[in-house]
Amino acid sequence: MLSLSISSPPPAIAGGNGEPAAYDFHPSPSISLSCCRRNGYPLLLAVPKTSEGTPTSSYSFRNSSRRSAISERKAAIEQVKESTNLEATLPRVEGLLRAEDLNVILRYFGESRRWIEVSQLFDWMQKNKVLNLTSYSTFIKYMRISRNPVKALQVYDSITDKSTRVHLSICNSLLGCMAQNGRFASSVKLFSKMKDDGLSPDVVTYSALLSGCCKEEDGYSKAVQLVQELENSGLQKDAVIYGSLIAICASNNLCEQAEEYFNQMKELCAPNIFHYSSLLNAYSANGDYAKAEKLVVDMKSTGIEPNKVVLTTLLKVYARGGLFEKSHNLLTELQALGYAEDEMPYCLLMDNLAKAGKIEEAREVFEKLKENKVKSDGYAYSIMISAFCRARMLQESMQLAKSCEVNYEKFDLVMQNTLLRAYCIAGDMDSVMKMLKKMDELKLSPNWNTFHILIKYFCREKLFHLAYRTLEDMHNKGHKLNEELCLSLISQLAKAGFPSESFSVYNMLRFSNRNVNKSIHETVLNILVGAGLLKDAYVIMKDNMELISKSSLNKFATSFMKLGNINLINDVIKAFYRGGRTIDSEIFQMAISRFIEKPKKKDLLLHLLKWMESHGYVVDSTSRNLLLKNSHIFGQKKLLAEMLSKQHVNSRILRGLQVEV
DNA sequence: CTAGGGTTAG
Repeated sequence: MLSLSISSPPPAIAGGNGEPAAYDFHPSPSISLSCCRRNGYPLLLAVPKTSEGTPTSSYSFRNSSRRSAISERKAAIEQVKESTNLEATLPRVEGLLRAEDLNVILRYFGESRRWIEVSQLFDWMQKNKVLNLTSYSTFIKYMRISRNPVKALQVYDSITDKSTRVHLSICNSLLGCMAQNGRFASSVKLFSKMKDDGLSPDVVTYSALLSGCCKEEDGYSKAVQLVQELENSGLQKDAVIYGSLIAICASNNLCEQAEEYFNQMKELCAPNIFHYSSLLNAYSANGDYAKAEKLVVDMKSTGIEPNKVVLTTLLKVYARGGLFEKSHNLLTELQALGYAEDEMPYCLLMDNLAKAGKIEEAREVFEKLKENKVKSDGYAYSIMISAFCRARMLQESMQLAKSCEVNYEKFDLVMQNTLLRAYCIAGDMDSVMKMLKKMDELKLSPNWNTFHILIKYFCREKLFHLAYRTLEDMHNKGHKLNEELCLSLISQLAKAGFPSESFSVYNMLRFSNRNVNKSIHETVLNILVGAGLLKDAYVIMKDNMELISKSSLNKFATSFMKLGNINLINDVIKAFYRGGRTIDSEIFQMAISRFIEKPKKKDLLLHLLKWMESHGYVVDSTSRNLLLKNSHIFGQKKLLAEMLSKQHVNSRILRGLQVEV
């Protein structure tokens, strides 16, 4: 329904007879708005209001040239860009702006890092179905930069149109988003799904994947594999691939390989600023400032002026190399150039000062950062909190952590971990629990570091069961367990009277870590024997006999003969034999008397005696007498007597042989 | 339609 206002010419909708039909109306949602686009007024700048004063979607109609339609759209774009209230502004452009116009705005918000607006605008585009392929890839790209892979995935999953979902550039952007946000495994999964869906990966696909290798453990070998695959599929390394490779080498401290790729690439094309800055970063690993300075000179000679990243990386080289005077000077230079407006260079200097033990100097840089009102995402805080923790300045770290919590609402996982550690080290249980609750609310899933911090803390607070449960959680979430931590938990759980949990930690550790320290088996064996968990002890002993000392084995065997499951006694003895261990006659003696106490187990006893006979073991005289005295329980006195006498002969033969040798 | 990939911080 149209509700007319202002003037009232006949509602001859635009295009009718070329008459200017200037009136406003409130479109009902069912009316297609595409017919309302042509319009010469700089709409939206002054939105006419209805008599009620509500600023709703209002359009003026007018026949006009194409050129004015374009300028109208341009004006609308500008207005949305400048809007401080997208929710109110967007409905006014409904039907006027096309997907490509909205993409322009999306990029504008993205490039100015206004993530809230990016999301608001995109949500609106989705809701109103004014979007195209580019909208998706652009949005996903900004989710990559703003480190929001979850949102990117949500959006991707919401795509119903198959030709959009299975599209190389969409998939490539999602791949890059996952890879660069620490979800390398997911990106590899997506990669193989793409191939299954019939897409042919191109260089962009590979460089997106490579970008994830930088922060990945063992990233270099993964990168080499990917490049191999790229070349096998007939593609060639381009400048971007080389750039990624050099960056990966740099972050894996492979300075020489970085140089090699750099030189290799020079044959192909002239290095650009990305290649230079990545190679420079490779030099930062060793703080090789001489090479770094030479590289910057080379770069300048090819006509490339160092940018913010290059100079910041050079600062990193100096700071890593412990050249703090040069670092300070460069920071001043960066400030003068307007390159120190974010916290990065301060962070580099602070962190390295603190790690070099110059905590007070680090604190001064931090103060300077605050004085200069440098915008911080919290990294600077994180660095200082960690630095104070490291220096055991617990008061300072706590104070900073608290003020950090007040000043920053949005934390990422590293920040959470930093605060958590500060609270844990200071022993502030209240804050620890609050932090955990907050992490839960923010749906931040703990990483390896989080678990590690908590387990150590719970141990220290003697909350062993909590420590155990946390470790279990960590294991179930697929994190590799740290041996040292497990070992300490194993012994602490045992001391606190939780041997089963101790054993369970041992099993989790073995599951997650193939090459555990060899002495751990004996440690756990002794714990289990001490606690009387002999069946579990038997499993350990059987699997690791060659790694366990004679005295521990004997302690185990003695306990088992006395208290272990009677049905397993023969198995234990045989396991000793198979493991090449000597079996003392006391062990046999204990086994035999154990069986005699349980006449129902006479078959096991007979089995043992036969086994001893065939393996050259003698029944000692005490056992012999005991057996003869209780021979009635066997019902077959004769059989027993025969067996014992035969054995006696055998053993004499055996002894005779030994003497001859 | 121009799209999707690489550099610096904890």
